[in-house]
Amino acid sequence: MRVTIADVARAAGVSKTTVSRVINTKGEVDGGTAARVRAVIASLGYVPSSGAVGLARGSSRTVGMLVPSLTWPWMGEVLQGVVDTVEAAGYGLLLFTFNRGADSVERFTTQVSARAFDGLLVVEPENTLDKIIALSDRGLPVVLIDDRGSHPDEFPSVVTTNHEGGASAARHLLADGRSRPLVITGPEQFGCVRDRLGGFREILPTDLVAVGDFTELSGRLAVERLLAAGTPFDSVFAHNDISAAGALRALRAAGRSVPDDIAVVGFDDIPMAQHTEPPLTTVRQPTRRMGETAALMLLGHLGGATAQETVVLPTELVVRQSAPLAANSGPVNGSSASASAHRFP
Amino acid sequence: MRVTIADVARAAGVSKTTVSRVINTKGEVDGGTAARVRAVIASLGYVPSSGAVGLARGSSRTVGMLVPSLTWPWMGEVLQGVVDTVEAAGYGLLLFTFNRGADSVERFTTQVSARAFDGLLVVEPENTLDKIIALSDRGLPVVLIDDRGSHPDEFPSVVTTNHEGGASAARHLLADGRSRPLVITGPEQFGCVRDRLGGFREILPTDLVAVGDFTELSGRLAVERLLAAGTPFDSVFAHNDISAAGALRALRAAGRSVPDDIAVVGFDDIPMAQHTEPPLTTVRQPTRRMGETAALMLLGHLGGATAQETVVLPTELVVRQSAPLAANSGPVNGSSASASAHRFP
DNA sequence: CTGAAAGCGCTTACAG
DNA sequence: CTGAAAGCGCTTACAG
Repeated sequence: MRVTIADVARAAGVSKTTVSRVINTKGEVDGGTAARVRAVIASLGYVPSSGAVGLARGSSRTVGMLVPSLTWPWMGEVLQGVVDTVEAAGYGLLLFTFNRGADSVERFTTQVSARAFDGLLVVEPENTLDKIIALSDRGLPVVLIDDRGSHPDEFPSVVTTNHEGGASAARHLLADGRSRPLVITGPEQFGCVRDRLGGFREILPTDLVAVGDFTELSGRLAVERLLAAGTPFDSVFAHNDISAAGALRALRAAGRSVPDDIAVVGFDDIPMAQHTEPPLTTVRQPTRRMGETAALMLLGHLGGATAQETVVLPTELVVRQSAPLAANSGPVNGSSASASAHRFP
Repeated sequence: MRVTIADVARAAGVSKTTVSRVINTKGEVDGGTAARVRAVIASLGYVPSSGAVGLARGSSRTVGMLVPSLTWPWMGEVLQGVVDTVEAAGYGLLLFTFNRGADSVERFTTQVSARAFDGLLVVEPENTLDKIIALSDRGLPVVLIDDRGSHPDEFPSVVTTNHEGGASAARHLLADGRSRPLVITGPEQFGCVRDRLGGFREILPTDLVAVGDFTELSGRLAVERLLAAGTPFDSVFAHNDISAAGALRALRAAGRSVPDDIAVVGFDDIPMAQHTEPPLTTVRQPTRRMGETAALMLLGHLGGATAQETVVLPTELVVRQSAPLAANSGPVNGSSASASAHRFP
């Protein structure tokens, strides 16, 4: 039924070895012979069986990707960056999630042992860093897309400039004359949260810090509490766009004008940030490039390149109406200031 | 290095055949022998090589999924539904996109021929239905997640109740006393667009129809033009949430109040719909269930079940502030009216 | 430049 | 209940 290398060899009047050699362009093959073999391959529509090639070669030309959730607003961009890069290199992408607890872990580890893929890209699922480290120790090439700033040193990772991102938000607010900012953070144990807060406070010290959890509700509550307490503030820096949206809603409900009374800056630049009222000024994470970069690092490693260090990709302040440029101003839409950072080659 | 079935056989003092039999629990094996083999497997940490199993069995226990883009707002939910279902069945998911034109097509077709996966789930990339049909004709099991209402009859598909969804939007507006609706459609050639429009007009006839393209801009322009022309209207039904967001923005910019002057209803219920100003009433597509259902259909087919017919999943009207319930009202948040439809078992 | 043969790690008739 | 052997479709020393 299906066309095999033996069929090609027979039709071309050569051995399977020779066919294999022309396919993989390795070893010397007579020009005429090669042309004949290629013609037969084309006419028969032969395509090597990936399973057989994998078995014989001991590698699958496939990379795995493990993510905690596929429905997070920035995950699509990361995935797109990964898929594009991996496909362009002729690899396949096997996708796994970790959303069913122990059961998922079990099944996933099995897949690893089954050698279903050659290397792994991971957006760290909660509390699984130790498992990932174990896999890495057993020889599986791993690259982490380090969205929460875990900074592991067991394997290479891709992060963004969380510290500088926080600082850029502070500089922007400062330039606009704001001096009493409220910071709505994510969970305290995350490295990215500490970095964003640290960077911000270096430029614009404040003790108005509400620990949130990246949800809309936590952003809303933080603002409501501060308003209820009567504490004065003139701006908000939220550690993600979702909680910034919550802050916007609470401010609007309380009749405060954004940005006239209170300026608001978020973090991430998810698609929603363009559609809040008013549109959100935010620190953009280069999510697609993070995916691309991580994939390139992993592919490089699989290709034998020496293990890459951690790569830091720059955030970028995207200015919209919720915190426009100061007085003298310029066009408000689309202007941006790049944060300095080490660039991936 | 790696543990093989031969190592297990040797350690257990049996043949590879017997080990294979206990792994796959097929054929009669003595209880004691089986127990011994299982003990050895556990102690050695043996996991069968997926590549070898695939080669020997002629199937890969993997399904492919082809999508036009991973960054569309509802794609994450579809993917999550697919991945959860596929993983639970012990299958792997190989992900492909079609965003680089002819090059992608080529590479993808090759993967198919390489037998990298046993069946295919597809969210139809533009102008590729004929290619997919060709693959299906060659014997590849295919299930379509038919987001644009193409209704192919070459293979089973999962759709939502576009006609009834449009009708439910109309009934809601009608009950609120609206009689001059503007409909902002998607591209006319899409079946889902014709269905949504048809269902809507059966309940609430109107000739105010602006052909859009599912972008925010097209929604904004449609409203701006109508306002500029001075044509009176009291409501908007947009064929997706993004263009509804554009309509909201144009109305706000023109100083029209939503919902007091103009009520707005969208379609999809993407995450953003909760965060527009005001939050958007919309016809919810059961995207995650569409993914789950398509995956179940494909897995069933691979498992030898007879080919399933097309399955239609119900939309659901989600009522928020942009078009609240009429006068006597009830709680505005989260109430919903299920559209009748054929349910997948 | 080319080919015969072994091997990758499994499964599956076939025979006992 | 169990095993020897062939076979899945490739690649890769090895020999010429």
